[in-house]
Amino acid sequence: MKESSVNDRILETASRLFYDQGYNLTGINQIIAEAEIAKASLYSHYNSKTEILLAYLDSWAQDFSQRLESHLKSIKGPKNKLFGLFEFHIEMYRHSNYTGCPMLKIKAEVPRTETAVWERIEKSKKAIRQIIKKQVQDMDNKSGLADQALANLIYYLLEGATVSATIASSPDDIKSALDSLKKLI
Amino acid sequence: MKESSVNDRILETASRLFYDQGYNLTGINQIIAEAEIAKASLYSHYNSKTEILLAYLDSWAQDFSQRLESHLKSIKGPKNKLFGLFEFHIEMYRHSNYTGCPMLKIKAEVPRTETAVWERIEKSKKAIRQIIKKQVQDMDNKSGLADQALANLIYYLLEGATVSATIASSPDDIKSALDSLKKLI
DNA sequence: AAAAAAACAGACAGACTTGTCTGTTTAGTA
DNA sequence: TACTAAACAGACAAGTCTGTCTGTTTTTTT
Repeated sequence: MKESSVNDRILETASRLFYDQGYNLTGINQIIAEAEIAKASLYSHYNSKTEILLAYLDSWAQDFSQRLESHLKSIKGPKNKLFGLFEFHIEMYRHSNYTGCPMLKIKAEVPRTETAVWERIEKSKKAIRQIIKKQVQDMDNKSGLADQALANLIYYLLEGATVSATIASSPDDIKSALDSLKKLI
Repeated sequence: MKESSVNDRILETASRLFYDQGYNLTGINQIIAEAEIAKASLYSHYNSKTEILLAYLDSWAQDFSQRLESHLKSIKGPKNKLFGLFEFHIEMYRHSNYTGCPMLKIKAEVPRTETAVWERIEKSKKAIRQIIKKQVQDMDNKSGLADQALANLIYYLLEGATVSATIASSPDDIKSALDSLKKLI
């Protein structure tokens, strides 16, 4: 019944390569070479490269929401939780080589016809927007904007600042967005 | 001295395919087939696929800034020009199949080691930020934010809303961002 | 009309792609 | 200890990729 570590090595290696060098530029042969497993073993765990991609997206989404939740848990108050959301993204630049949201990277590589992939991307973004919306509803909104409009705005700020930060290779844009947000709400 | 239409057909076809299905998923053979040219002709105009990519990025950047400039020219006042910038992006969804900023799409497909590609991406984004910054400096900034902070915020809004719109396949997010911006400044 | 330039078709090289299959070896369990 | 399940190595198929090259035909210029 014990979970095979082979499956873990496949997913860890594939995740790293998909993220660092792109999905289409990562071949099955590179995955098995760096994971040090046999090709037949890979195809007994996954039926296709696409299945590995879906597992990558799912595991990343789960890991992300889990780490975000534990980061926000200790923060009191909806406004501070929103600030914490930005700080969480700033932190991602410190650990590891953050080069942008994995979902957005895959989105640019995979055609819309791959519905299973796109569903996961949309689901992941809806989850973030829902988290923001909940905090806005719980807080004292004196911005002059409706709750939904403010929640949207905060989401656009986060998404835009994160994209900018990956272009500039620096978290400064997220910091700037956070500073402005603190003055707005 | 007349410009060969072969070169145009290469660039037009490659641009369409790179944008619609991605750079890595587009092969030289598909480009020459759909452009109805010979492979040797393509390689007499470009030395490599990467050169075609660079020409695509350059021609898109030039076309974009030209169309934006002519869109903003008739608009009076810096605030209205900023609103016009968002409206320009909303318009892009109506014409053609807009599926996101070409620069951002390529960014997700090409490794950072391709410096020539990344330089063009950064240059293109800096140009937009500069346009926004100029309007902010020219306008009556009563937002409570410093000019640079406000310019950043507007840029994040635009970038984030555009990304969101391509995920939702609807310009609603850009409209929402524009509505909020109008209340902010 | 002759010379030069450009585009043509398409074979070819060499390396890569995903996925299948055969057979062997290791590991866990009854 | 015998049985079963999993992982192993690696050849192979059938196709893709970029880029080169040969030789022919069309177009343009002188």
